Amino acid sequence: MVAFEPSKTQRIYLLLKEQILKGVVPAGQRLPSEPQLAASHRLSRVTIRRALEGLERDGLIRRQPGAGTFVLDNSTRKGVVGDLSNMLAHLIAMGRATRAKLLAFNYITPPAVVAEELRLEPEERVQLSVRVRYIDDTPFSHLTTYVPERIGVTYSEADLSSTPLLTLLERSGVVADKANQNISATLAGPEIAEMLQVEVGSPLIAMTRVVYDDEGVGVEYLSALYRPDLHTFQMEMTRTGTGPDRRWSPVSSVTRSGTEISAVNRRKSSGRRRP
Amino acid sequence: MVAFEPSKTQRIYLLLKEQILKGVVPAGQRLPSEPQLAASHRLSRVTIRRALEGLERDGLIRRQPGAGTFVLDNSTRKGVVGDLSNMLAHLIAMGRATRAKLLAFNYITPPAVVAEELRLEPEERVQLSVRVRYIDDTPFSHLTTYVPERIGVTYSEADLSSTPLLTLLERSGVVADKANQNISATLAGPEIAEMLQVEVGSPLIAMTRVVYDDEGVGVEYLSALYRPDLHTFQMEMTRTGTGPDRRWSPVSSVTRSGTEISAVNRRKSSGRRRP
DNA sequence: AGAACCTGTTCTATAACTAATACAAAATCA
DNA sequence: TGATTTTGTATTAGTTATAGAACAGGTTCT
Repeated sequence: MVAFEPSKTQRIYLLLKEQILKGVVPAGQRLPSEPQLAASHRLSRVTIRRALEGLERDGLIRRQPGAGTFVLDNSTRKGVVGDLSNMLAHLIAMGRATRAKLLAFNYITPPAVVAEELRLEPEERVQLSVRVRYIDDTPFSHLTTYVPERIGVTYSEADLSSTPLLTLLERSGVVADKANQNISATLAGPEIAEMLQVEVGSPLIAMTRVVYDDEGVGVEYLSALYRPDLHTFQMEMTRTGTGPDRRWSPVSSVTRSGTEISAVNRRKSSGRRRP
Repeated sequence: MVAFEPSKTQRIYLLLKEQILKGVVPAGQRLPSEPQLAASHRLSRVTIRRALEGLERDGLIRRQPGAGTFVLDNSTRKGVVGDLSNMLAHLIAMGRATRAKLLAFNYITPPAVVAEELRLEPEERVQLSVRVRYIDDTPFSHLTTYVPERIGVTYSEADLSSTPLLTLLERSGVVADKANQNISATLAGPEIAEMLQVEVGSPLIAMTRVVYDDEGVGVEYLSALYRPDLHTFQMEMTRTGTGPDRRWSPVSSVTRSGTEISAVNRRKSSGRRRP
């Protein structure tokens, strides 16, 4: 929750990023020169410079010696999109190479939150597994799962690094029925930052999902962290109901042809336009 | 995307937070003493101290002079939960006082991304509005909306600060039909940090939603930022289909009795347990 | 009661970040 | 061409963050 007073470099970096993404300076346009930025923000040029180096790494700007620094087109440069249902299947379908590395696998007494959400008996133990999932050899998600011991013993450690957990559960006779999913945001701590190959303090999408079987018994508690540059959550919705009860309802997931957001955009913009 | 090398304070703060939330030190337990932490992490005591002050502000620990610092119970302390459909109605229903402050209202030529997503004609202008929404007088979301000019002119500036935008649109005869929603995470820049009353560099939930009418014409582009401590996105899902096609589908939103996650948890944990 | 330990506070020295300036090389424009 | 402006690089001075140590006052345990 609390972040600390950031360095001036980080401050001006985020400010410029804000402005670029907001479209204050359109794509292709030249940014104010470094001395100008330094003067207008009352910072030294080195600080401005460091911020611009960050923006350059992000691919938001291009710097040309003697000419100036220019904002790049930032509309088509996004990561893999997972719809909320079964993003993994999408990834496989589109032929991206994904693999999971199993970092931890053992049986423990769960944290209080987990025990409560899974409605476990007091003292009941769970199987803990920690995995990092890679796409094309760059890590994009960090998964921590808690499964009640009696269910966990039905599959092996090797199974976990090759097969999605939910598949293993259903193969063991568990009937996954309902799930409760929650999406939020957090900052990368040192441990997770290293595993996901991002800087400490980077933003991450935080998701928790609790899965229940058809009798309402908890079968899986998943706590996942995603790199927002490589994965976002997408959902389509339709407006249903009438009058004051009119509201958004999610569209039951359909297998979409493309999963890359650029592909989706391309399809959209080639579509029909208002006359 | 890129964050800069964080201060040592921020680094150890995030590390300790990671460990506490992971449950390495259970609630009620005493943390290692400040000199111990300083020694084991090779940091000075002042740095450890600053990190602990942050954790204390977050309500994760309690520090008692002479005794030690203790981990607090962190299971029931969360913010308002919005399901993905119509969180605002929920807030109103539960009697929370929400209000919106209108910060900007004018007509501009939209950023490239917006024009593309709304499938606008070249040169077509849009109405820009920037609002901050408060719940019980603390800001929790920052909303930037782009509406095609011809639609925007059907309601006034005053309407916007009192009535939800979608209501205004439908009152004007627009039939909102489909929407495409995307959830990610980002860091708070200086401008938005001030408006949402968080530190620069804090994590935020970033949502964009593009709304289309029944003819597929774009009617609203919404870019929203939420404070993760005051708002998260929740959805219920069920497992549908058979065999290899078995996957998650979102449950059509039902009006739930409670919207506070603590209430939801309480209801859950009082429910049936496995015999 | 007394020893041992813990957090709260203050102080000074060192390391890291930032400001200010100067200059080189590339690009732009009159 | 030559004047001007741009980014790239380096140097030095000042400011801020961190290290290290000392002490006060409360807590815990023997």
